[in-house]
Amino acid sequence: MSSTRRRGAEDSSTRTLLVEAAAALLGEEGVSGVTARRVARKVGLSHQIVHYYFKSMDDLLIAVVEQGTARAVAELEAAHEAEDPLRVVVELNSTLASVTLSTQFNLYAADRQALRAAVGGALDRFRAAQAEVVALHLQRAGLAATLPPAVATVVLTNVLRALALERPIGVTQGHAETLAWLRTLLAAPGLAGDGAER
Amino acid sequence: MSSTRRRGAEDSSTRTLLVEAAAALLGEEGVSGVTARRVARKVGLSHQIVHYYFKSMDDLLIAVVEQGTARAVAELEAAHEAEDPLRVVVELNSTLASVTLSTQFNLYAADRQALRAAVGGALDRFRAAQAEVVALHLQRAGLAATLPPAVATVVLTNVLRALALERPIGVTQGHAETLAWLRTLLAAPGLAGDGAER
DNA sequence: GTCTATAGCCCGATAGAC
DNA sequence: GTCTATCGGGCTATAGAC
Repeated sequence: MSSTRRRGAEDSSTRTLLVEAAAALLGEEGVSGVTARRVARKVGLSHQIVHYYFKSMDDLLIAVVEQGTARAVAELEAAHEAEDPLRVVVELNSTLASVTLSTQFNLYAADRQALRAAVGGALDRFRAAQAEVVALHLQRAGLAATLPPAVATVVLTNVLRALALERPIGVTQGHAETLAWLRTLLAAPGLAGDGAER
Repeated sequence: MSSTRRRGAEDSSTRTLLVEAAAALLGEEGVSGVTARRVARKVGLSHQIVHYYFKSMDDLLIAVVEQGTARAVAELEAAHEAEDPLRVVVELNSTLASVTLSTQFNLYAADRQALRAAVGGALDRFRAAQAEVVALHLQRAGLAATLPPAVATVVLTNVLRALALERPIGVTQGHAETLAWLRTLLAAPGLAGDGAER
């Protein structure tokens, strides 16, 4: 609240475009690729526009976290009405772009006070929303008593995420067997890891 | 082979110091924190020394990968004679520094042709060495027929890695239950996730 | 083996014009 | 709301002296 500098509104459409461009860059180039100049170039404006909407680059990154988490949580809530709710969880943790993005944030936030709370809170909300969907699936499959939903969520999501990250660098050792094992464990015959099976 | 520039020997002690300094920086600051200037400052030399030993910064990173992988594989081979071989696998995948390091490499290498082969190959060797230790443990526990070693390796290492990364940003949802479940699955009563239990 | 000097680039952030 | 101008800085990499 100390700076007198002007700042753009949160509901500006340009602001939303900047956040989307930043998310894309983050997936393509990593955190160090998200520069004011590159983000602005992606939306066809000059680089100072980023500082008009965001006090710092970290603030821009926080906006990316919030926007992405909100979208993912909304998808998970919609999944409650779907025929195969687990499918949304599997996709969210097998799509390279989203897995890369959240992993970048996890690593980057670990020693950045400004981001840690935002990223940690977002991951908590994301996990809780996923756990609800997993619990719903396990109940329908009659496995709720055998496998605690919290465990199933942590194991399923993190194993899928790891496979999604390894695949692009050419590592697939044990992937097929692990996916088969997950299908049995979770009684989810349709579970696919977004690569080997497609 | 086209450049005529002088380059230092691979067995130079300064070179080894530079690689160690780079590894430390990588864990502390991420890939973008590994600059020639910072690495050189850590060992008390001027920044141009880095370019004397490494043709490019990517070459320095590759050296970090090779040096770290060689050390980890040696530890795993030594574990074959240990009383509790699985313990080494658990530690390698629960220590924040090493998990952070390898995850940084995985992300960074995905769209860097120069690094992809080096990182992918290193991860393949690392996984194979871990799988041997896990197989040994499962045989001793009489579980070799129930749980394929390749599956146990992928699941155990990647779940532990995920927990190690989440903990520093304050996320522990489901961790204790998941560790308990892993202990049962693998018949490894001593398995601890390096945080919650210590 | 390590240094100084230097070229040429990208960066975040601010002030102030339009 | 977006621009131009500008500040002060960090970066990789090379050439050549010592």
